[in-house]
Parts: sequence; C-alpha cells; structure tokens
Amino acid sequence: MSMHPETHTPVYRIRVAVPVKLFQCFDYLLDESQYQCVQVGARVRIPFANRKMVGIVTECLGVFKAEDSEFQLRAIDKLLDETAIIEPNVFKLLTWASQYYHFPIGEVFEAALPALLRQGKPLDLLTYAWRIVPQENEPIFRQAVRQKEAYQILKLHPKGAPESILNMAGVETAVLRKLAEKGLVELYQEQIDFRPQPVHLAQMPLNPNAEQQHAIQQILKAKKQYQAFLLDGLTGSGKTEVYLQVMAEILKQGKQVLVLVPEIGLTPQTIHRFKARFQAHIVLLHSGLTETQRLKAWHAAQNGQADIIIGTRSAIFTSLPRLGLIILDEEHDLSFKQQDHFRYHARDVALKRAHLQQCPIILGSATPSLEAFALAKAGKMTHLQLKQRAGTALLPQMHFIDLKLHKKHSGISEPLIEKIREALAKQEQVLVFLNRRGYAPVYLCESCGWQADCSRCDAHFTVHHQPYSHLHCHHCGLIQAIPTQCPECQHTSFTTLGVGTAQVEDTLKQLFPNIPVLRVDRDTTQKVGRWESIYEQVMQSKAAILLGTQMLAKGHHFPYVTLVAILDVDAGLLSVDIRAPERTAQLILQVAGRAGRGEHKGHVYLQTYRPDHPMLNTLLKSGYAAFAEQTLSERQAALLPPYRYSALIRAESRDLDYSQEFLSFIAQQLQQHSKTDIEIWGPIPAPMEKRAGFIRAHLVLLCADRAKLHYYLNDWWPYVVGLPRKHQLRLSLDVDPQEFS
DNA sequence: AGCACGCCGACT
DNA sequence: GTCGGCGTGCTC
Repeated sequence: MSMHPETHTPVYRIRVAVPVKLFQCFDYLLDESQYQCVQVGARVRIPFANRKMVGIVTECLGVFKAEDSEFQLRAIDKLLDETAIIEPNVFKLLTWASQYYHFPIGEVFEAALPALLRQGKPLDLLTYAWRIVPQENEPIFRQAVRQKEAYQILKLHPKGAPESILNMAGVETAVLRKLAEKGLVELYQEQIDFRPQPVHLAQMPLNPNAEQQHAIQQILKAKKQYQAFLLDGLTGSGKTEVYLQVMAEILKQGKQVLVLVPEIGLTPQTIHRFKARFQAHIVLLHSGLTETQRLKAWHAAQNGQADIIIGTRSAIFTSLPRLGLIILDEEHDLSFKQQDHFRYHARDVALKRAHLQQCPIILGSATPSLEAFALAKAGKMTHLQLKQRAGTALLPQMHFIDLKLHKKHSGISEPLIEKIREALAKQEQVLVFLNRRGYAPVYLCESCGWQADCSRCDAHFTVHHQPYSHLHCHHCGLIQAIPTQCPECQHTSFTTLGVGTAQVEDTLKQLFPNIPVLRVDRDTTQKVGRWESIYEQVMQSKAAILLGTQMLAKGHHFPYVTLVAILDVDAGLLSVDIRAPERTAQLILQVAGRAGRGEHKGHVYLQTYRPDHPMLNTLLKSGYAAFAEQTLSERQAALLPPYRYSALIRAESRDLDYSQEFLSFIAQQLQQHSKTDIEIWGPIPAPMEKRAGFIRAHLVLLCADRAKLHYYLNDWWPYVVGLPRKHQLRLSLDVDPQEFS
C-alpha cells in the first residue's frame, strides 16, 4: 500500500498507545477504508522501531497533512478490531488510571487485556471451529496418513471443534489447512446470540433481618446513579445475603453485576453461593485460568452475554456493556493492590469506575480499611452496619494469655494446652494460628551465638525439616544445607529460636496423639487440590486441630471450630510500618471470625507478652470501630494518610550506596520545584535494606492536596525515569502505597 | 522495555 | 586480528 501524504487520495492519522515503558502515544497513518472502520479502543498491529507490536487506538485525528507532524509517520500493518474491544467507560477508566498511577498508558492497556488479545489474536477466536464438509462418498487418503488421522478425529466432532482442541488432540493446523484446500473440511464461525437472557432466581432468598433489609433498601435507592456503600459487618452477619438480594434486583433490570473478591476468596464455596441463587450466565476471572478460558470468560463479559462476573483484582478492567452494580468483597484485603509493575488499587479503581458508570458500588468488610472509614466519615460513602450475627451464632469471646506468666511448649502456653484439651474432649474443633511457616525462624550456635543469615538479604534463615532438613530464606528463596560446624567458633552444637507451624505441628501431635492435626500453609498446600482435601477432612472429622498461617484466616469457614488460638499476636505489633496495627487488628478479627459459627459459643485466646498493649486493649474492649476511630485520629494528628496523600519511590541497586545517592538527587530536584507544597521524607533505607542481593531505599512524598501532588509528579516522574544512571537501578513509583515505614 | 549502534578487553 | 562487554539513544 502506498502511503505518500502528497498524493491525492487522502491519508488519515490515528494515535496509538503502544505497550512500552514510555509516557507518550505514537501516531500512525492509514488509508480511507481503514479509517472508516477504525474506532477508539480497537487494536492495531503496528511497526514499532524494528519489531511488530499490538497497540490500542486512542484518538482518530482525521486527514493527515505532512506539516502537522515533525515525525516521519509510518502506516499501520493491520486493523485488528472493527469495533472497540475496550468500551468507552473502561477506556476513560484506563486513561485516568494511567494518569493517577503515573504509569505508561500502553502498559496500562496491556494490563487490562487477556494475553491472547495482547498478542493480537481475534476477539472471537473461540467462536471459530473446524468441521467436516459432508461428502457423497467417503474420501480416500492414500499416502496422507496425517490427513486421514485428522479427518477421523474431526468425525468425532459432528458439530465441529475449535482449533485449540484439535491441536491438543495432535492435529496440526497445517494438516487442517490441507484438508480445507481439498474442500473436505471448513473453518466456520459460530453465531453468538448477544441478547442477554432473562435472569431467574434459582433459590428463594433468605428472610433478611431488619439491618439487612435497611441496607438492601438504601442501596437499591441508588440503583441508577453513583453511590458508594460501605457494608460493615462481622463474619456471619449476612453481608453475602445483602449482596445477593441487591444483585437480584439489578439483574432483573437486565444489567450486569461485577463482583470483585480477594485472590484467596474465590473458593468453590463462594462460587457455589452465587450459582445456587441465580439462574444466570456467571463467568469467573482469576489467575488459575488458562489463557483460552480467560479469553472465553472475558469475551462473554465484554459482549454482554455474561450477567455476573466474579473475579480478582484485574477483573475491574473488564468491558461490561450493561454494568449496573459493583461489589467489592473483603474491601480491606491487601491483594486488591497490585504490588509490582502497574501498582493500582482495585478498590480505588472500582470507585472511579462506578462513578464513570453512574452505578452503585458496595464495599464489604468485617474490618474496613482506615481509608474506607475515612471516606465514610467524610460523607463520600454511605456507612451501612450489620451488627447482629445472622442465625443463632454467638459472638466469640476474647481472652488474653500473658506469655510472661506461663511455661510454654513450642510456643503454646500451658493454660492454652488445657483449653485445647477441654475443647477436644467435647468433640469440638480447634484452630491454631501462627503466621510463620517452617520449623524455626532462627538457627544459632550454642557456643558463640552465631546466627545463620541469608547472604542476599538482611534476614535470618528459617529452619525447615520437610521434605528434608535445610535452611530457607523466606525473602529471596535461597536454600542452603544446615551447617554442622559453626563458621565462627567451629563448635558443633546448635539450637533454634522461635517456632514455626511445622514445629507446632510436631508438638501438637505429641500432646494429642489421637487427634488429627491438619497443617495449612504454603508448604502443605502447594499441591493442587490439597487445600480442598484438608477442608473436606475437617468437615467430616469431629475433634480435630487445624493449624496454619494467613491462609487459614481467609475464605473458608469452619462451623465446628469453637476455640481459636493466636500464638504470637506480638509479631504484628513489632513492625515499624504505620499500617502494622490495623493489619494486626484485621487479622485478629478475621481469625476470630472462624470460630463459633455453629450453635456453640466460640472462644479466642490471644497469646502475648504485652497484654497491656493499648491497641490490643482498645480492640478487645471496645471493638474494631473504636480501634479504627482511635487510629484515625492518631493519623490525623500526625498528618498521615488518609489525611494526606502519599507516594513512595522505591530504588533498588546492587551498588551499596547508589539507591540512596540517586534518591537524594531526585529529592533535591523535587524540593526545589515544589517548595513547601510537598513534604519529602528520606531517602531512607527500606525496612529490609538488602533483599535478594539488592540494596533498597525509599523516598516518601506527602501532600495535603491530591491534585497538587499529581501536578508535580506529572512533570517530575517522567523526568526522573529518563535521567541517566551511573549504575543499574530499578525504580518505581507507588501511588497510595500499602506500606511505608 | 527491547534493540541497535558503538567503542574498549581477552580469546580461537 | 575478532567476539562481546554494556553505555547511550531511539522508537510515531
């Protein structure tokens, strides 16, 4: 195709977002027929430097005149979509996110698309299938063995089969093409019915209590406009029932519902709850899907076939032509914030999306984030509380055990052992929580006190005995043999300090030899389906002990657990991060929420050396809301988030001082530029300064005015990224960071 | 990010 | 004499 701008046939110009680490878009040329088809939000294949890439059209700029551009524009290779695959509201959302998180637009678009679409595969890829063209006589294959085989396999699929399935069955695409040349088979496209089917209730709703009824009514009042709701209720208070009844109404209007859940929350139980209630097209979007499955689900959401879309973080970017409600469950969960690359927070993006869509959004949590509380207090979100526990379940009772006063066996105090014994004797189940896996967190020489430390991190090695004895760094993954002779003093006697779940497991098995002890942590659940089988075992057992880390606190419910023990509450309190107290409080309540959902009252035992700790006491005596209130006023007094807006610059370098040196320099530049508008902390060494061989430093930016912060970041950050570097340096900007020391 | 171009050390 | 180290610069 000739593309001389000087010729008479007009040439047109579009602007394209390219998935590269650059902050600008690039202009390309196309001819009139292409221009008539092109839409903002469609994909194009383009030449970029010396390679081919897939970009997203961001603007259609009309007839091109050479004097309009200082660049020698190139022509696109191909228009990949006839219509936008990103709907206008999501397009606006992604543009906003690129600006808000100061992340290159092309890479933001890339993050919003399934991998197959990023690679340029057709959106309706899965609607194409090969089928046999009926013949009068059975075709004869002489030498063509492969074709004969392929033909036989295709015979087994009278309605046709997609290429991917045939490929898996050993049929190569080339062979199919040969058969197509002979007219024996054809590629055809299945017609999709885009009309949404009416949704029916498959199950009667439960009878809501007064609080639930109030919440449902409040939310439904806003069903055609933007309003954000914080649905704040303890585990077991019936949040899900509120979701389901609001959803029923929205679905009845022919709209789609987007449900976002934490990474670990997408359990078969959750899915089952939705599937049981609605006779509707439900799709799931999570990390466990194959790319083909993901594309299929994404496509059904995007073309409006799917009614309910349940997904993790990145599902917030799915195009939904008839979106009418967003639900974000476990709003406080950290997995909603992406921790690398494009560091967006799905909760904040979801709020923006609901606003663009003019639809209601529900944030649900038993332990709302301080950000959510602050929004509610500022009147930007409607606070709905569910205080009663649904059904007959009673609230668990909380008790402290002062570790200073009692003898311990692998970190379990004697009074706790007695309580566990009593519960087991009544055929009840016990949950023991310890957020530390492995056997022990420290290995040391008995003679000189030398400790086994990771050479690549500022951290101790953790001792593991399974599947064999070794030292493991939980921060960088380094594995080493356990030394038998001290490198410092040559002595040969060693001991361990502290306990991990593996050690507690051994001790519990010794203490209660006839009781099943089930350990749930990353080491025991790596195999697929292992978690499910443990869960099944627990549900079928009578007396049993469940032991585990974080994983136990989320997702699954254990109705027969009446005693919950948190072995080391202090671990979370020691952290330097300002968000450590709320994390700990949330974790305590989440773990506590596992207890006593049946008819028996639950008891929660917190082991601590600090039973007088103010945060623990506020939490236990006055509840989470009082704790949050107190923590918020401390934040307000200290002018910390959410009362000021923040950003964190991370720098990592193999060079000892370069991270700090570089951050010092850029901090100086920003300080001169922004005067007193932005407060800059640092550079400060990261909480674990050395990790995986990189020396890490941070720079914290704080500003009372969000717009001002972004105004400065807008010019300054691209400048910083473009600065020449003396040494290798990894740099990242984290807007609204989840943790900063 | 990639990828090429470009100028200085140890090898068939 | 080359192969290849990664510094620098560019991508419409």
